[in-house]
Amino acid sequence: MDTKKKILDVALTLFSEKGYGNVYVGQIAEGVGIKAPSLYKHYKSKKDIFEAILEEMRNRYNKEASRLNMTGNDFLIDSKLYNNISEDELVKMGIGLFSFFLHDEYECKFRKMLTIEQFSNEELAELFSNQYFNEPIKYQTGLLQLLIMQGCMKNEDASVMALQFFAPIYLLMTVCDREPQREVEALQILEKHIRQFNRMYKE
Amino acid sequence: MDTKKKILDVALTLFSEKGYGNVYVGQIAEGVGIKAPSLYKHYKSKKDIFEAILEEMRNRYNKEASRLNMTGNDFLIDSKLYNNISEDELVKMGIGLFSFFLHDEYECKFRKMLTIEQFSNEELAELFSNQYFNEPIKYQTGLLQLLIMQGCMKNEDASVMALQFFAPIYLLMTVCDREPQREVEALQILEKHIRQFNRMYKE
DNA sequence: ATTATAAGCTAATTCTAATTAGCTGTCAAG
DNA sequence: CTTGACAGCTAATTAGAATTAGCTTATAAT
Repeated sequence: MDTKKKILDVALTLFSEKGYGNVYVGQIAEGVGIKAPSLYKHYKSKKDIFEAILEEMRNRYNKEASRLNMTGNDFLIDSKLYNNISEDELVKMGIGLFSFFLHDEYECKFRKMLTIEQFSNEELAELFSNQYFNEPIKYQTGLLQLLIMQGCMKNEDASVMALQFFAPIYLLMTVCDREPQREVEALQILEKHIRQFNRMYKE
Repeated sequence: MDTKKKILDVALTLFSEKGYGNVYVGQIAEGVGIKAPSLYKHYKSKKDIFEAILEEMRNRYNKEASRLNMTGNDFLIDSKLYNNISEDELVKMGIGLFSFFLHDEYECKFRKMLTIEQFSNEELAELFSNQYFNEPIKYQTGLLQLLIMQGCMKNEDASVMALQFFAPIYLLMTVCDREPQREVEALQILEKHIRQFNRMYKE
């Protein structure tokens, strides 16, 4: 209903499929159900629409970041809870992470758009790295450190473990992003990965 | 020199930086050192230039694939050589793979262009997956299987090991693709990853 | 009721980039 | 020599997409 919002939504969808340069304002308008010139009642240019999407990304990212930070602290505070995380719980966590990234509508479009535009914009490059490298690694490093301290896992470098846990999830996700029909295969591999990871690192 | 070739070269460079839709024929011409209309003496349209690049990619990929297949067979034939691969050799191999992917000029542009265009073209999507998932995993699975059979490594699922070995390399590479200044950091992490991988899996 | 504003439309207009026309100089084959 | 085709150029032309102008309608505040 809120046209202004819907424009961003449609534009993000299109940008995430074809990239900014291959999307025409007419297509955005069509998706919204209005004519191209009407867009200009809401945004002063195509670039302006793109900027508004970026702004929304920044906001969501900041919210997300602070939420995750809190969760991170919660982990540390409620550490007793994680005294002995079971393999099945680990599998669930990995698959949860994977499925969220892969299916959350906004997350997914956001990622594809970043994928396409990352080389033409330093800010986007940084946003991408934060969201799909720095933050997940930081978060999981903390979690694994905890498990190590509690004697559940071998005393190896937690940041490397985090990388070895996360990178396969990420790689499988990129495969599914471009070939969605491979999701079943990816999930099977993913489960084997996590069980093997656990087998190798558990104490 | 061969203008026709140079056009492809410049075009690939530009496409890999901005994507097809954001590159103008005038820019390609400028890079080549001629005026835009002269391009049409060599290719009948911008799309045609893109197609020629794809064709070149296909050719190189096929050559590469058959080369690797041979190498793969060589590995199996000369398996005695790998009786006890040292950790340092493994590190060298991983860093070699990483550095080749990251610095080989053609490989790098090729990958960035695929990255940008993957969602708008199924063929490119498949090419990408082959080159950065299917093939490396297949190749390394074979290698690890060998090491397992020879008793150098623990008897775990070789394809999962390959994933756990390769995915971090791939992830670090994507980080460097968008933030080249992080290469030193990436190499340090990479080395730690491989040494830890070896420590965990060696028999 | 009146009016101001918001949000849509059609029909220009402008801008930009791709492509075509048509000319020119070079150079190798005859 | 001279001829033809190749590869470049400048100057149009075309194509198509972004944006603006200006009109219309609905609605909400005065």
